Amino acid sequence: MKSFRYPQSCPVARAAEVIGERWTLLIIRELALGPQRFSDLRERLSGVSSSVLTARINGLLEKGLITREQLDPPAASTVYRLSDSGQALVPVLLGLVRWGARYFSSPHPGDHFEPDWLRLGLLAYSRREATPAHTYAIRIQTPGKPLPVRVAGGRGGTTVTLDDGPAELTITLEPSVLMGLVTGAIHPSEALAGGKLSAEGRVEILEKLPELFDLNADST
Amino acid sequence: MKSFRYPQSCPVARAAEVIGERWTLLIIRELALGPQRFSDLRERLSGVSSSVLTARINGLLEKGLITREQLDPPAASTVYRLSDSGQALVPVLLGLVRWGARYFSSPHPGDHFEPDWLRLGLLAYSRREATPAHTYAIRIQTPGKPLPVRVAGGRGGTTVTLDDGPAELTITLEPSVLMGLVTGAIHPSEALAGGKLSAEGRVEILEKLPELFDLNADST
DNA sequence: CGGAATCCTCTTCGATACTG
DNA sequence: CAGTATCGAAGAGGATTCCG
Repeated sequence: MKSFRYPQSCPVARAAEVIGERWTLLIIRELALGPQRFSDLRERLSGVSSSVLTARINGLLEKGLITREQLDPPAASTVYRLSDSGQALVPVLLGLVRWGARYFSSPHPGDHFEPDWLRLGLLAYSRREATPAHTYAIRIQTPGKPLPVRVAGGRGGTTVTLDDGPAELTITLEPSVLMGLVTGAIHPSEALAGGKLSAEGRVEILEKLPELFDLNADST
Repeated sequence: MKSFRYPQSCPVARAAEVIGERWTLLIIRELALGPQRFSDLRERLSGVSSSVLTARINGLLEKGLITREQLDPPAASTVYRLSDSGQALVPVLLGLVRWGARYFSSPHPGDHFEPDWLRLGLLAYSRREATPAHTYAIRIQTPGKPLPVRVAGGRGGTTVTLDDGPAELTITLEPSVLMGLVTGAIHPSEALAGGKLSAEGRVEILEKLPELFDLNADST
């Protein structure tokens, strides 16, 4: 159970030891979206072997980035959750989403896709300054299961959470179009006209999105 | 020359493919501090083998994160430099510095240490909002070679650059103490009194540091 | 479901040596 | 200086099996 170590006294080396192991960053991505069970993780990581997943989980437990938790009966089950130290990595993860978004336009056929991952995309471009205090319940239909979210403005910035309630707006689009809308690269009217986007319900909400999302200037 | 690929359509997976390879993140760290030659890199990466370094460099060239450049004679030499795409990773790198800083307090004896790396520490906590427009030339003495920097405030925030000119202030301290000063965890007077820090020159500059540096709230 | 243990294979690493 | 070539050793990964 000894893991690799760079013999350097530098925080980047420490970080690289943690997130540099194969699959680890994706485990953190999953848990950033909420607590998960072993089998959930395994499915969402596109077939990582159970032995490798076990090794990674144990490594993360050891390093204190995640915790193991026994749910009470009757839901008796084990779930993993990010610890404070693991949560502290979420801003970095969102930075990686913004960086990795440049590859979004060249998808690879046959790749596994979970609509849930789009929540990270939304979070990555959420404004962090105060935003208008409105809440929108939006149902996002991409290829795959629908993703019902609640997008809310507030003094602390924009928040994005899962929300099973009734949706005010339902949009159907490709993931890349959603990211385009959120980063401002695509204007809603364009997308509607071009057939890239279909919307049902309070369509005017689309025009409000720029208030809530931003290119989120990663200065230097 | 085929590299690993996660079969997932997610920006995090793309990012993990790049920075998840061993040594890669450290190569980016080095080039974030300035262009370097092959041999420089090799020395600063604590003995990575030349074959592995070659493989990583080629991978990064292929993915467009770095460029190769022939310097004009008489300095005839090859250097590597971050491309725009590589530069775009610097904010993430600084996020990792802030995250990895939690391990700074438990150093490992015998580890390689380059004072130059402290520049990343300073950058990681530099304020990004406008700061008072003063410039300080500080010579930082840690175990190893001195690090002469120019720390400057301005409308665009704080900048930190190398500066070989005459220093207004010379401080001698351990890396962890420097980070403590910059994050506000340690107050200069404390450090001076405790013998953790010795200063020569315009000592009052120490009191100005909080204007320039910050814990740089990584909210969520 | 939630893993631990085994086995076997395929890479990768590091060391060394060599070249333009 | 800036790599390439080779080689043996070590390790990581996948598949499978089994157990509480």
